[in-house]
Amino acid sequence: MSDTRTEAGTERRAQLRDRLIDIAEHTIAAHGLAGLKARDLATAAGCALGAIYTAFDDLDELILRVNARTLARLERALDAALIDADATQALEALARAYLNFARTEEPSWRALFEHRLPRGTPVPQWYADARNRLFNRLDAPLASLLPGKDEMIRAALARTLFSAVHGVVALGLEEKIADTPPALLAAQLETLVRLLAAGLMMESTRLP
Amino acid sequence: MSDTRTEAGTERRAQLRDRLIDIAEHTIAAHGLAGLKARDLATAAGCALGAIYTAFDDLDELILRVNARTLARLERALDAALIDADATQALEALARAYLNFARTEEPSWRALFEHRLPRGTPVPQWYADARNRLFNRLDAPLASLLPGKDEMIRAALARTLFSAVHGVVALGLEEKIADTPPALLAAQLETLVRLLAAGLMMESTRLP
DNA sequence: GATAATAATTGAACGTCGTTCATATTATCT
DNA sequence: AGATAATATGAACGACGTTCAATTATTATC
Repeated sequence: MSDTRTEAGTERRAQLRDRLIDIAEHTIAAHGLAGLKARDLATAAGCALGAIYTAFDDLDELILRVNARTLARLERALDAALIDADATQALEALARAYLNFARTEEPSWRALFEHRLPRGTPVPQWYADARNRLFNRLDAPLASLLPGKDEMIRAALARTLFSAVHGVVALGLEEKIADTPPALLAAQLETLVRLLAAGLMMESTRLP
Repeated sequence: MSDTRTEAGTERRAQLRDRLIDIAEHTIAAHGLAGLKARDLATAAGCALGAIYTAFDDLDELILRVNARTLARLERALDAALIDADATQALEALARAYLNFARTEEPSWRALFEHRLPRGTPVPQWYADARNRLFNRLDAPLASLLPGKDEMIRAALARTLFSAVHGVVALGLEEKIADTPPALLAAQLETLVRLLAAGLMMESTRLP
């Protein structure tokens, strides 16, 4: 059969791909994006330096793959937070879960935002989709808070609220040196969500 | 005089420092943090490669210096927005000014957050101070909105609101490809501030 | 003004990085 | 078995930040 060889080849290549992603995932989780080196990666995977580039175009592609896994874990963490939380506290639960994820997986979480593709290379669609899926987690809580709102407006609102929470977490974790002790950061986040929820309630009662 | 030589030496060194900061500032403004290269810098400044390291410990120190200038410009932009804005709209004016600054000076603004010191090196105090001064710009508007509040609480609130606005701007400008058209981003920001202001009003009337 | 002592400047060289590609190796087909 | 094609390899390349022996300029001493 003329494609057995091809099949075997692609299978082995797929195995190598997975192995490299696994190792890169652990490296980034332990030492951050800057800790990922092609040579170390090859050594850890037991393959040649050049072999990396038979599995991926470049390290950027590999990093995107790792980031996609991080996004998936983050999604699961947010979903778990939504399960045991009644509708009124869902937004707070999500914000807490986001902060907790960023804290417990800080290097991986940072990699989501630190990594930049070279000028001009567009973000792959599958990655953009994975990113946008995050915002959807806010849609259900928002729908119960604002029953009448248009779907588009709600989606934009979800993005806005997510971004706001992200901003507080990102700047709060920025510099650990004598800056924003853990409890204060959690309190800041709680304040933010409380204010936003109050604002939403006010608007929804005013303009039904 | 035994210190004339020293004085002349330090003066020339200071001149070189300023020249290098100027050039780095323009380079970052035009091509971003990644566009700053030691060799290009030396060529543009008309000095030897090694001369850079007689003026600065390393490029990180130079970048911090450039970022300090960016922070100063940002401060001035926020102050200008506060001048022609009555108290009730001050928060919105600040948010708009922040978005506008990020838009018109995007590479410089990005450099503020992209740049990271190597593991273990603490942020210099003078830089941390410059950063924290930013949050103070929110204090006056907040004081007029919440006359009774404790100063510490107000400062924390300023930080929180600033971070939230930053989050919306940062994620909104992240990927220009088919993502958040300019007008929508401005609208998102306006929504955020409106919701937060409404939440603040509600709290202040409830708990005086 | 000549000469020794000292400070400042230089750019070749070092180590590290991501990436490539001629070569060696292995697998497949006749 | 030998010819042929796919695959794997790691030395080599170019770019990077940084260093430091060697050179040049400056100051001090006579």
